[in-house]
Amino acid sequence: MRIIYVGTGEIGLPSFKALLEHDAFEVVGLITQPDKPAGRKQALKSPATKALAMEYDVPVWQPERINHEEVLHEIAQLKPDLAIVCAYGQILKKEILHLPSLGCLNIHASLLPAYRGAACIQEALRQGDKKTGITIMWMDEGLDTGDILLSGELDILPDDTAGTLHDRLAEFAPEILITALLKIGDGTAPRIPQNNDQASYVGRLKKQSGRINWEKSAREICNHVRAMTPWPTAFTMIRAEDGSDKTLKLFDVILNDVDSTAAEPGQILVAEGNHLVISTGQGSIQVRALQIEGRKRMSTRDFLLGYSLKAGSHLDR
RNA sequence: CGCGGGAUGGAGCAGCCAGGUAGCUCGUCAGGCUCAUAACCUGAAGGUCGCAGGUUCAAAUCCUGCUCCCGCAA
Repeated sequence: MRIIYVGTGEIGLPSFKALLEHDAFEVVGLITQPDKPAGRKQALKSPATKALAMEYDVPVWQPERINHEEVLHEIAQLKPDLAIVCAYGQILKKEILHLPSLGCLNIHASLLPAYRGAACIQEALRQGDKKTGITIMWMDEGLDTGDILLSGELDILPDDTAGTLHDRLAEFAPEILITALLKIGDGTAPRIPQNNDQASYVGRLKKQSGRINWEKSAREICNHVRAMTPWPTAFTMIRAEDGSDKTLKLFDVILNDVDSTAAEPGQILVAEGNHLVISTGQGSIQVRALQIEGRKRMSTRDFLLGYSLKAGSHLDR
């Protein structure tokens, strides 16, 4: 089976590698995003999948727009049976979807029809779900609306963040993908339409999405922090001693039982030793790891040794 | 040349603007107190103040260049 892998994000790496190493499949090309400026110095950074492809001597295409006619011709010449799309970053038009003889499959990191769209992993955490998963889907022109071939569930651990869950989903995906492909091989692959009534869509996260709304409940904020870690990161504003407002990122937050009924949301209840407890709209949270603007991430204990926070003062105002 | 913050014993910070004896909160070690302790008391060790030049009688502090870290923006 001649396969084209279409993908940019690291979540697809284990799956891509599984395809490259599986005898039943021949990966005839990688299509990925062009190298793009990233980081403080805006140095060009190439997609993670590109290095892996080169390692296996698989030809790489990095078109600005995959839907351009010339790109279509080049892909057609590969005579692909199937395209596997995972975290690519561009919408595939109808012409591409029909190019491989068997069609295009998408690897999606949620249990569709829930959480179609970009921030599917984060949304599962933000909702406080106990499980999520990988869905292999026959692509159609809609965004994550295609018929389901196969899905597999993965438990969400209590201390999972978007980062750890992302990595676990990435490692979990190949098993589901390969099973799905073998079903195609022996003609038993189903096409199960999604129930649109149960569908939900989550858009791309922005930096600002990480801002903490202290009016929310302690549990919602804990889930928010888990969902926003390590990117875009959950943050709030804090008034420094010189009067300036600084970004304070929170990385590790747990529920706390300090009574907060008399406090306002965002008010600091305890700030001593390794205890930093903050009141929320309902209940309180304890911060265990954080990062102040201009400094590295540190434990709450270390932070409080150098920054004297007063109980009673407010965050985010 | 995108904007800005930072680098001070093992950790987190102050001191810098108005140059002149290395400070705070911890940690470590020793001793004491205690049935006991992450508690308390006493004492000790540990820093060429990121690097290199310059100004000065004198530089953590002022000037110049460099390296590394971080936030924003993309």
